[in-house]
Amino acid sequence: MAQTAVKKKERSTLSAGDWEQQALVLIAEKGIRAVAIESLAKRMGVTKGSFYWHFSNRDALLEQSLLRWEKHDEANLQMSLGAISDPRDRLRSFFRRTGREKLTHNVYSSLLTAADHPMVEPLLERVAVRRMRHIETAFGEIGFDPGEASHRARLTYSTYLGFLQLQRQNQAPNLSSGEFEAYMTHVIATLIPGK
Amino acid sequence: MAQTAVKKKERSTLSAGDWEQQALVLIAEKGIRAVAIESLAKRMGVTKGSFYWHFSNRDALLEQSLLRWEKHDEANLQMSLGAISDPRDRLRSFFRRTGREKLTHNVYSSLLTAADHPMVEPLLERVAVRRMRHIETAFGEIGFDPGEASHRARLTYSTYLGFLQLQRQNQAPNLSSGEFEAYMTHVIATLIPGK
DNA sequence: ACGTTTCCATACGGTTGAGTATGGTAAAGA
DNA sequence: TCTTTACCATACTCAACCGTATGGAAACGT
Repeated sequence: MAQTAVKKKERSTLSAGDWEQQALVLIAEKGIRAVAIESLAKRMGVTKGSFYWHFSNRDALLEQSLLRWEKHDEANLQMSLGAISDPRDRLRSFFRRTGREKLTHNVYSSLLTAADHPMVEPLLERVAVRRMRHIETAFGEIGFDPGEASHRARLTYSTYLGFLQLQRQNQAPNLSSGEFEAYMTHVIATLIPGK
Repeated sequence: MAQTAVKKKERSTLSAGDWEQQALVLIAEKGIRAVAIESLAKRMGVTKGSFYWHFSNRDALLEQSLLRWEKHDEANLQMSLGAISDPRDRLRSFFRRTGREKLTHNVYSSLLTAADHPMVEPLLERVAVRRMRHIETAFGEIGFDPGEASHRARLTYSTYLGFLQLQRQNQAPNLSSGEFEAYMTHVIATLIPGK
């Protein structure tokens, strides 16, 4: 799932979902403001005429695309973290998740650079709250009292956000390098005490 | 300093520096792509004609503005952190600096959302490296060995970047609240062990 | 006093990208 | 077979910007 649109190249007709999916690919690659409908249409092998049959305007496309992404991200969070019982492992998994689920992840990274956008802002807020709550719960299960768990969750999520930022500036260790593993070990040891 | 241009409203003529300064204000407020020269001119009470006398084009303005900001930021780093002898206090000061120097700080926050811009990218890289080196040095003085200090510096700076991101999403505790102080205490205690 | 800079206004041309108007074609029902 | 309906192409308009061309006015040197 992530190439529902790309692979169906022999489809005679396009669906709104195909547009949304390709829009997300474009967002992941070049950011939200690169979503120009003419270039997007070219990418899909059609022209504007097609687009405006499926959507009323550009904002409508963005709204649906972002909604689609949010749902996918939410389900993803449940699957990859909800299944892990040990809270420490759950947190470790959260950090390492940076490398997998490339598209979903790159979209988020791109969206962070458009936090001023009126549609992106509330979305990022919801996602951040949702994720931090997950982390906070894990810290609570580990044994921290509510206040401490809250602070630690915020710190942990900040670290994650900062890492994404450095990554986009090529200032973070490569995910497949040993340097990355060493750094991860350090981060986890610092943020997840005990054990 | 930050309103050299704004306050000189009775100046009969404008300087290139005035334009650079106002550009930075605009960047801080609405991001770098909001720097449209016609709207900027309107803001300064003149028209495009004036602008193109001082600068050859838009990029020239951005280049000078960002250079001005970088110098200011560098000097700022030296002053506020270089003067503090105790490395622990130096690190604490680095975090608390988030609240002061509003303009310089907001510019940085805005620039983070434009890391894809060909001019912003190398700038952010230089700034990040410079700041992380400061932090790394401090950790070295505290007593960590080189590798450990490097990791810890990256983690610390990531935390800082993440905090900025949350702040822009109104997801961080207000700087003037007690909640902020409590969180800061937690962050410092976690990232700066000992003492 | 007069020409020369310095600084700015006005008017124009060019590009990009959003959105509209309208018509064409293939497939699907009647 | 004939007509809808779904889907898309083509050809516009419109607005926002960048950049240029050119002329005007105050200030300054000499």
